[in-house]
Amino acid sequence: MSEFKKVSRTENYSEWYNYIVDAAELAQHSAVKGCMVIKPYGYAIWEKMQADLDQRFKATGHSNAYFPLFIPKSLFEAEEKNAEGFAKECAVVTHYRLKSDPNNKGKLIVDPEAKLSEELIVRPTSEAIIWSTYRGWIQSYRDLPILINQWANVVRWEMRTRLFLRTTEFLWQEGHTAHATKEEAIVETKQMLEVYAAFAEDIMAMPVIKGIKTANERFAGAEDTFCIEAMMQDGKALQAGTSHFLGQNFAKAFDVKFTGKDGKQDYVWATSWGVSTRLMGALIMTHSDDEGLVLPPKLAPIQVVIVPIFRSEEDLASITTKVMEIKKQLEYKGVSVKFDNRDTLKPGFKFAEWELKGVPLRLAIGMRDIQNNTIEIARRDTKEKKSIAMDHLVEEVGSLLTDIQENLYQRALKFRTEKTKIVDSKEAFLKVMDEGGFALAHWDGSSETEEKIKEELKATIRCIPLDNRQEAGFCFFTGKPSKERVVFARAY
RNA sequence: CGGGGUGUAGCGUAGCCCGGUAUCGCGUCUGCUUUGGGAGCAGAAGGUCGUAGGUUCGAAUCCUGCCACCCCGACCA
Repeated sequence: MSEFKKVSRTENYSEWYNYIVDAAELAQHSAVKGCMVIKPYGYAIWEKMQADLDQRFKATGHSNAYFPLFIPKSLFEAEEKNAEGFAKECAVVTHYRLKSDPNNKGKLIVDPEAKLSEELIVRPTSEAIIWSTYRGWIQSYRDLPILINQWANVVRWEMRTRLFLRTTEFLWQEGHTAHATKEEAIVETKQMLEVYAAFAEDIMAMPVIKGIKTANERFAGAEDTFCIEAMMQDGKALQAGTSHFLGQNFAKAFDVKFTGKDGKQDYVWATSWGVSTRLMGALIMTHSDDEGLVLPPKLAPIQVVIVPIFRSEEDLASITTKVMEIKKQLEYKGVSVKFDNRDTLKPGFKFAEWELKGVPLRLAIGMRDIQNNTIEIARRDTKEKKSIAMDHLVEEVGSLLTDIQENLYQRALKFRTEKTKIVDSKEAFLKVMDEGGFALAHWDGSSETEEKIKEELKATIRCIPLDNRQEAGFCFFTGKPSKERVVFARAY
């Protein structure tokens, strides 16, 4: 943050991204490979996301619970597809004790005598441990549905990591529900997708496409995977949340049956759904600019920062009196306010710093304002600055915060709309991919074609949009008939 | 896991080819002057040169192993 180096989004997008994460003090690399330290300011944003999502989960009837970090290998392997899908990225605990190295003073070695009889898998996702537990909870249709969410950390040993977007350990929530009927489980799956979409759009100000994944992109162990897909400012896609209809796969794997009203036994129907700290990456890449982070008011830990402009201590004292009054009024209205009264930094420095941190509104107040009963108000999203009468401040702040929230959404939507192209040829397709953006193209529906497109054109089907318009056409790649267009993009 | 690159004070760096105990900027600390868009002057502190070995009278510099990180692929939320 000491450096005034500026990195341009257009010149080098990933360098810019790293710069924002670092400069806005959101997170940093840790002493552990692939794992990040989420710094207080970054964590405050995550906490606001959590708080809003948590309330939405509860409003739809879910309760929070907590299941273990470790999963015995025998449970983990029970659902074959799920196990296979995650096997190559699992951290495994094999021992439970260390001891002093007899050959190397002050060093420790794994005690070979403390080998576990059964290895423990550090959860990459919790279906296995949860469904092994649900077996004991469910006997009758009266025990259903089970609607549980857990806030947790998971570990996926990825080859290449990036702060927030893909780290070895990450924070998330995972909902795991059990239902008596297929229909009810599907309704749940779709409902949670709607919850995610509403959160993304209303709170993150990030437009998303709701859709369904193709078989290739489906969650390991799911019958269907629904997702929300967002477009980042480089035109690449980011999967922002998923909701899975798991069918009876886990119920069968863990033998979870219930007796229905009719006295007959059947396997339970399942869903799972999750969003992660990856949303932090999505938030950054959707709104921020070359000046730094840009936060939607609904997620900003500090919504309004007040910078005093003073020459003497007496000036600061009288400004402070006024500021305290303003702060109280704004806080009464539910606005979070920070008074930056550090006396060792010049106003210009503070302006730049708070812009870097994405604070939506900045107020500047000096002796001139005190005399004129005015105050300067500057918005982060458009950089507009104006002097207003002090008497109108509270309502002005309220309406500007609302306006910024809306403007960020509209700006992102406009960007996505402009970068989404209807494509009917390989050439046009490649052009869109190279420029960055979504291509709406016909696809013949086969996994083989999808695979070939991925290899040759480096793009994947992000989703088949829900309520997609049916339109006869021909696959842009194979020429075979197709009944609808799907969303293609290069993805994170 | 493949290709490329980097590691020197809190951060960013020079020095490395051609071995002689480390340069500069930012930040930090003290003092004074400043404060409506990233302050100025003066002084000060701060470094096992990623790590472990090796060569040498002497290693940031040469050699070997290891580790970490970044970028590009493959894999993935």
